[in-house]
Amino acid sequence: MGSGLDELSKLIVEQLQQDGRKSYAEIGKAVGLSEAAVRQRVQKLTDKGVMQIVAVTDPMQLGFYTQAMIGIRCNGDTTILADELSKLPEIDYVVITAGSFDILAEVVCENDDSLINLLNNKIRKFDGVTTTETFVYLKLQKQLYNWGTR
Amino acid sequence: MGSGLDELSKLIVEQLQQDGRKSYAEIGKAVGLSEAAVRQRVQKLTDKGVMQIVAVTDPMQLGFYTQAMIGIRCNGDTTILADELSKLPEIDYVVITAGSFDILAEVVCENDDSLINLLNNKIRKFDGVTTTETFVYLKLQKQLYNWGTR
DNA sequence: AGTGAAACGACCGTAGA
DNA sequence: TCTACGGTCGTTTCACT
Repeated sequence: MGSGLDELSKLIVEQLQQDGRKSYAEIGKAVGLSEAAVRQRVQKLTDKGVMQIVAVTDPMQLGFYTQAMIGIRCNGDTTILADELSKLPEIDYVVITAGSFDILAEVVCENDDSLINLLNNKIRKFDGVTTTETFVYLKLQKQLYNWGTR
Repeated sequence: MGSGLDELSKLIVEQLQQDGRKSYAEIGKAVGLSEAAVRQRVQKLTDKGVMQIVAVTDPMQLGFYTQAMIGIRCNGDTTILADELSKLPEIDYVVITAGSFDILAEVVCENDDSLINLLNNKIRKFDGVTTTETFVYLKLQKQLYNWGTR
C-alpha cells in the first residue's frame, strides 16, 4: 500500500475537501481529466473507504454547548470498554491510546448538567473504568478535515 | 438562536450526513419538500456555518500511520499558543481546555520519527509550553460527523 | 418560505481506444 | 484507465402563491 494515491487522486480529494458538492465536470476541468474519469476515481476512493463525502455540523450552533474530552483509565480489555463507550450517543469520538490514559473519548452535551449525568451515571458505571479525567472545551481553535493532502 | 434548527432542517442535515452528494430532489422526497426548498435551506445552513459538506479522509489509508493526542500545559496566553499551534500542518485539531491540560492538540504524522521531530523541534520550542504529554493512538474506535442530530 | 415549469447542466451507462 | 456520446435526471432561474 503506502501512500496509495497518485497525484491526480490527491488533487481530486483536495477539490472535494473544499466543496463536497462540486460537480465532477468542474473537478475534471481543475485537474485535467474527463468528467467520467473523475467519477470513476471518486467512486473507487469512497468504495475503499479512503474518503467519504458527508455533512459536518457545528455542535455549538445546534444547541450543544458543552463539549469535553474524557481521559479514561481502566483495567481489563480496553477494546471491549471502547466498544461499549462507542454505543453512547453523546460520544462522538473514541480512541484507544498508549500513555497515562487508556482511552480518550470526546463528548458532545447540551449543557453541563447532561455532562455530569453522562459521567456519573454512564461512563463511570462501566465495568473496568477506574478513573476518569475531564477536559471541558473552552474554545475550539482548529478543526480540519483535510488530513493527508497538505 | 438556541437549537436553531426546525425539524425539517434537521432531517435534511441527517440525509446529508449519510451521503453528502445526495441530490436535492431525493432529499426533498425523503423529507417532504420540493427540490428548490431543500436547496434554499441547505444554502442557508452552509452560509451560516451550521453545516459544511466536505470530503473527509482516513489518514491511515493515506500513509499517515502515527496519530496522537498531545496534552499541553503552558504559562502565558493560551489563545496565542493555540493559535501558533494551529499553524502547524501536522496538527489537525486544537482545543483550549479546562483541567490538567491547557490545550489538547491532535496530530497526524507519517511515522513515529516525524512525531518525535514534531514534539522536540516544534511544539516544545513554542514560548510558554511547560510540559507535554503524548497519547499515541492504538486504535480509532469511533468517529462520527453527525453531532447534533441524534 | 414554498411551488411549479422550462432551460440548462450534471450524471450515468456503455462503447471504444 | 481513459475519452466520447446520448439518455435521463437533477439543478437553476423566475414568476407566482
